[in-house]
Amino acid sequence: MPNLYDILVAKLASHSPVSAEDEAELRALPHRTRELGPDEDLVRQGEMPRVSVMLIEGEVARYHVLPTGKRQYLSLHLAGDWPDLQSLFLRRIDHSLCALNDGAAVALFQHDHLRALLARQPATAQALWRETLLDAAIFRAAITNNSARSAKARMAHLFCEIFYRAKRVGLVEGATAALPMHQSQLGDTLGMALVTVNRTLRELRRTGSVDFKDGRIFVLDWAVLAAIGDFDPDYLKA
Amino acid sequence: MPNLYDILVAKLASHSPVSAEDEAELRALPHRTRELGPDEDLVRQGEMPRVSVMLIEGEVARYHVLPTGKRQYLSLHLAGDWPDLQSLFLRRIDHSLCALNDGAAVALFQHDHLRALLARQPATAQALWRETLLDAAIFRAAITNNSARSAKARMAHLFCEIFYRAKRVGLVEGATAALPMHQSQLGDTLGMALVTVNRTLRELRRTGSVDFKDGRIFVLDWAVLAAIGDFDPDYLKA
DNA sequence: CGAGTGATTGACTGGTGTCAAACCCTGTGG
DNA sequence: CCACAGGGTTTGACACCAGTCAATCACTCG
Repeated sequence: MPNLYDILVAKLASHSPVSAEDEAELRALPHRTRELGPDEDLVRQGEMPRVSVMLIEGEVARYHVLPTGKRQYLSLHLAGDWPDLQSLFLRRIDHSLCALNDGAAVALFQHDHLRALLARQPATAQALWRETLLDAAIFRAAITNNSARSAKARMAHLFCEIFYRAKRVGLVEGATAALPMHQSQLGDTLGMALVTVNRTLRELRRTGSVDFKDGRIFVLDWAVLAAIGDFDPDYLKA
Repeated sequence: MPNLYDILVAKLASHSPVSAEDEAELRALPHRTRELGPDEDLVRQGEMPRVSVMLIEGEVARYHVLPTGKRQYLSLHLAGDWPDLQSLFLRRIDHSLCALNDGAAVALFQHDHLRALLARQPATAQALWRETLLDAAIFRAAITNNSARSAKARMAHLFCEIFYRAKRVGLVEGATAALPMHQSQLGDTLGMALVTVNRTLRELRRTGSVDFKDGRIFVLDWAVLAAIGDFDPDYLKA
């Protein structure tokens, strides 16, 4: 397993200045690690966590549960992401957080320790703030994606985003990135029924630009896929 | 026009501790004000603003524009909101910001001044960070709303959210709140076609719980409306 | 080899979108 | 004062995309 502090420093440095002192402080931050099994919940809607987590390995997702029991996935997260950083400043968490089908490993940082660090290192505070702002930009993209695009474009856009983000953090091998989900979970992410996911996927395969199987995205023609999904990665940049 | 510093202090105090010193510093923050005509853009996608704005009066909206020209509204904002606070830390803004049909008034604060203030007053920095986190919670709710609910529930949920937020900041008179939009704009918010908006509105009226006309929401039976929209205001609380 | 899970396909239904027309209200100008 | 124009709302007809129901297929695992 990669060193979590390397991941942490690299992630913050990818969008914010990190001085030697900032880095030293970050590396001195106490943590615990936790391994998650497939689909295991890490935090549940309504809880008031005293830790925030950074993802080390695998993928996790945030989701809402509707009264009918239906799930809506809100966002997907890769190594280096802080999927519940907002719980530092929002008492009650409004969504759940779970590992995807392959499981995941996370580092847990106590809010107390984080708050103390942020008080000492304003630059780090800004870096983490920026982290939450990029998070929000992804939410905005998801609103537009799920509200204004056709099923085909919607799915292509999601594939593009995950692939692009995976590439940025060195998680693309060849032209394939992990997205350890079943088709029904894809449906709960994109706001479409399982059957529609399957048919839309068939359409996308037909274009020869992408495939999705065994929890992995295979990009065969990036330009075509990005065009289908109307994908512009600007929102992922600081 | 209400005093903008009163609005500012009250808004931050509604979710964060604001000391006398914090308040004095906030009130010393230089600003410019600007009046916006109906539908006037304040910021455009791709720009790199050097100011952030707080809304004083009226309503504004953030939106994406798709290559087809179609608009997707991302969020609606009332007095006290900071609809582009993220531009403090994200250079390029990924969406546009416009006034709704009745126009609006905003206070502009230079990023330089804000950054200087945040460096001096960590508590204020946290308050504004929290402001952006609440913003993100609203985005999450919008993803679920537009992806997982029926047209009727979706519209009811939006009405509930706007009404609830308006009430919190003292903008509900009787049982009515301003939402200065046309039906087609409502469609661009909820991800449905104009005709569907009109028919869904008809259905909602039939329930006797709500009406929407002349850019105002009229709540006739809150309990029924909240039930239809599956509305739980927890995500609006810090 | 059967059980179980997920993927795929077909048949059918129904909710939404598109197209189009009528209606309503307001402001304007003859 | 009335006719007209224009924007927004409402309604109808119709098509089609996407959802539901259901069966089959493919693969893995005891």
